[in-house]
Amino acid sequence: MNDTAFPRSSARTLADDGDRLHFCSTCAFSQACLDEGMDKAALMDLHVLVEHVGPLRAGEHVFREGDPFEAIAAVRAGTVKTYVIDRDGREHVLGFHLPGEVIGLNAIDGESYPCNAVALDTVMLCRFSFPKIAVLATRVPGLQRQLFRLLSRDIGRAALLAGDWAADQRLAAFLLGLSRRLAARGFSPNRFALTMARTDVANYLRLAPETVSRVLKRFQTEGWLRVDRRELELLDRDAIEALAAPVLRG
Amino acid sequence: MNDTAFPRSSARTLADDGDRLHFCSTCAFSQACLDEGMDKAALMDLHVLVEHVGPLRAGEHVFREGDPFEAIAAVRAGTVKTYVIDRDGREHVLGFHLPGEVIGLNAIDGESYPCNAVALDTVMLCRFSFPKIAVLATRVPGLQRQLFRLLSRDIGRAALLAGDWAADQRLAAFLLGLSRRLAARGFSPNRFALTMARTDVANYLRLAPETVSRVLKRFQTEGWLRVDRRELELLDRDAIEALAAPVLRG
DNA sequence: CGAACACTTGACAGCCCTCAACGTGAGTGG
DNA sequence: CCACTCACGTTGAGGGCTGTCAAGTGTTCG
Repeated sequence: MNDTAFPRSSARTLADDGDRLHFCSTCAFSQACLDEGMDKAALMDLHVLVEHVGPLRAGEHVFREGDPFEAIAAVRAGTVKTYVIDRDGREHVLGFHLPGEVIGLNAIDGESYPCNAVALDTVMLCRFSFPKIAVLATRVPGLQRQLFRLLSRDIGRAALLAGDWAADQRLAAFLLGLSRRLAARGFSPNRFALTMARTDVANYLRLAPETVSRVLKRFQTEGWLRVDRRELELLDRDAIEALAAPVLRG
Repeated sequence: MNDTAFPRSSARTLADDGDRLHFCSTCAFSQACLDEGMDKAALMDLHVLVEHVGPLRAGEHVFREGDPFEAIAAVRAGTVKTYVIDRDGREHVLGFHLPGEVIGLNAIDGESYPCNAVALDTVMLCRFSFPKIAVLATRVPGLQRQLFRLLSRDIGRAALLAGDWAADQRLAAFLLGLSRRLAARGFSPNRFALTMARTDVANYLRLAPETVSRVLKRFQTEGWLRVDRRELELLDRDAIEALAAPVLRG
């Protein structure tokens, strides 16, 4: 069995929504391409390349490790978790991908995806055949530049949390990073819901779930935030920023 | 003061060595581009783009954090260490770059280099203006593809050591990775010299230097390797591979 | 020859993981 | 509507790995 939505995208692809000239405004590609000064014709070329995938429900996979690599995708709605399972059965979370962010970039070097990607809630995607978008990038320098930047950014992002930081520093950096990325997409920066389980956060920050619980509790008793189940409110941003500063290279 | 070789490359650039058609055979670009089937004209275009930089002596910087980003570079000889210093003065090593590998890719997304790059021994570089190589990549699909792959590979590499592994697993993976990369460049896989200090290894693996010493000693008493100062010989590859397997996703 | 540096070795402490038990809320079926 | 189940999350106790501190050894270089 292979219950991934991606390789069989045609079965899951939605019909075009009819608004051919209105690109998803938060998309990592069109947004930045407009900034780059891409003309309308180039944007149109990009648009005809898109396949809208979804909605995927929580727990459904976008792709799995070993699936043949054919496409990258921008998250349009929801949260995607990328992860691997090591031979001891432990899960390592590589990242959480919010609307506007791109998944699959680490698969370009190779024949198949090196990790799994799963929807944490209801997810909508814009799928781009990589061979096709690469060809388009040779004709549209702004698109090529944008792809280079996205790839380069992911290198830095992967290196960020690789350092050896204390548990509270890592959690503070995680929460602050989430807040900033949500804010950049127009969501509230101080009040948001965690779409992932404590275990996911722990496997991302290489902590035990118990440690995540304890640190969150400590933050709450310090008055820095309020957390109820997966609802979260940042009360003292400065305190959290002070903790996270060395991690985020602030 | 800014004693980096890179921004002022003209002062340090060597004259062309006269062998215009013989590209450095281990270069990450020409090697792979030939595999891609780049024609001679395209290779020539790439060749005229190259500036040979060096030799740099141990301790000299290729670029420093904050220097304006203009170029990436392939290591032709020697070892380059990339690192950052956090606000507490602790050094975090991002990577060691051997001949044939490329530095500066994490700077593409941004105006300036996000890290320092220093020569650990005598280093020779091939410098490529990034704007120019990007333009060339629009005309030479094989070059664009190669750039995408290099970037994508670095994402995976950064994620590799980000997991939470025991000290001996991380050190085993480090030694094995080094061995494989050296072997791919034609060096002996079982007998080589560490070009970096114990402290550098420690800062790369986020361990204390003392821990690196102790683990190396344990490996030696187990009969897995022999280490004398910076000379290293792997005696029981299987044992080391067994330790490193979960890290390297073997 | 002396000083600086890299590396090693030992003792100790602390952070965080492991193990275990409990609490809580959501979904399910009777 | 309620009891049940189960996954998720929390809380507590104890231990191990590795960092910190300190001192000692060896090497390289001036």
